Amino acid sequence: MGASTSLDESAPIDPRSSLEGTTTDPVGSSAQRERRQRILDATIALATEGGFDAVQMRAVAERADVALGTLYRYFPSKIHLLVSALGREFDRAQVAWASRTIPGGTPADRVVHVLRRTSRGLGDRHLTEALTRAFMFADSSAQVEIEKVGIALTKMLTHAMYPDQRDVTDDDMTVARVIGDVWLSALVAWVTGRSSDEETARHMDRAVRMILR
Amino acid sequence: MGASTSLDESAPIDPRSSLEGTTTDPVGSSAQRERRQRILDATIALATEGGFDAVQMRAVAERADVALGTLYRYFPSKIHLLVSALGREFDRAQVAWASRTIPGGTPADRVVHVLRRTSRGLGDRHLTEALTRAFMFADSSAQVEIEKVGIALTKMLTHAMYPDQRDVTDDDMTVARVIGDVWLSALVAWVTGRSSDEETARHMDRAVRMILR
DNA sequence: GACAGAAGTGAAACGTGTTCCTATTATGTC
DNA sequence: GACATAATAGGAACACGTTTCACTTCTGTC
Repeated sequence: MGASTSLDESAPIDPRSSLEGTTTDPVGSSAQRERRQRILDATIALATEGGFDAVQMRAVAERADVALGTLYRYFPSKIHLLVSALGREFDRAQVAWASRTIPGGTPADRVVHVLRRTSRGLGDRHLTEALTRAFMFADSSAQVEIEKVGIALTKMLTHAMYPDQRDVTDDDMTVARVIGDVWLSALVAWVTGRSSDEETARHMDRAVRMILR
Repeated sequence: MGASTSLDESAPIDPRSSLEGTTTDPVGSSAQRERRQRILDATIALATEGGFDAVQMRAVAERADVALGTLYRYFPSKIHLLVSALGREFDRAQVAWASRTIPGGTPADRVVHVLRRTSRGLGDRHLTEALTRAFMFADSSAQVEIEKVGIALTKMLTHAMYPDQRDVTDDDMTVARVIGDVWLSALVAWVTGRSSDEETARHMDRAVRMILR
């Protein structure tokens, strides 16, 4: 009944895909790539409309026009699905930033700018809520997808800190990760309604300027 | 069918309880207080044994020797239940630290010490996983319980930074919150198996010394 | 002690994530 | 083009959080 190869757990799609090319993964038949994109599109659409709870597996399958079993073949759980969607969005954002000059005279200014834009780019609160919750809830079975998100985020942050392609030191990585940590916590507080827009923005601003002082 | 007063959403037990006295809340009959403690004990026990997934509402009810409906009367959801349990643990920890001299010659040393001990004090990975996940997943309906956790954590951290009862400035609060943010993210990475014990400890150590530099 | 209302019990039922199974359709090989 | 194999469809079934409800037990008041 089950599949035969060792890649079963990560769907028939090669996990390394979107770290290299975002839209044209050389993996699977073209029908499979399209199906995968349709599923992710449906996920983002449902998440945007109603957040985490609205991303119901049956609804995703129906909107993507695949059977429920097929959905589970591509993404072994709702968490994998949402984290993969988050990964695709981050990937796109990171690629977009890489080829752009980030405004701001100091690393802190630029980092704050990128974080604000990325928050906004994630869409409304619903979408952010769905993706953030999935990320925080994911266990090690979604490690590959999680790491992709982390790598994209770190790239964005280090690029914002030092736009010239200077070597990234160990310390820089720690800084980037700490900022990412604070940002995630702030997002969680925001999407769960514990912190207002203003409070969140102010906290991030302070935190970044403190860390990058 | 529902209750009549405005306190319905937070169970028949007064929410302000454990911010003042941890074990002898002057709220509800003694039978109610005992039931509440039994429920929280059962929650901690199950979480310790098998983590978030093992804390099943039917299992908690059975072990605490209450009906499922009663459990839901005390805690309106699994998230409330776990966050309340986390709050009780943090409350106890914070009270314990308050009356103790924290070893370490610098604020960073003392903060690192407190965080390590608290992580360990949370028990094994299973318990930490259950409580951390609940905390990250909680929405604003559990705001009261969440704030209790945040206050206890902030108290612990500011006390570790400045053991002498000096005034806590706005900056100090930001520092404490940033450290708390990083700690939570690190815990999430740890309990989800994305980061080893050593990596987690090292990251926290670096982050704290960077923030408190 | 009788009574009213609150609290607790026990069990059924519902929703959604997840699994499983059989029939059908694509895909690639000869 | 026929066949072997994998992929998909379609749908039933299961697990656990949550709700609901009729009934019983407790608690405080007269």
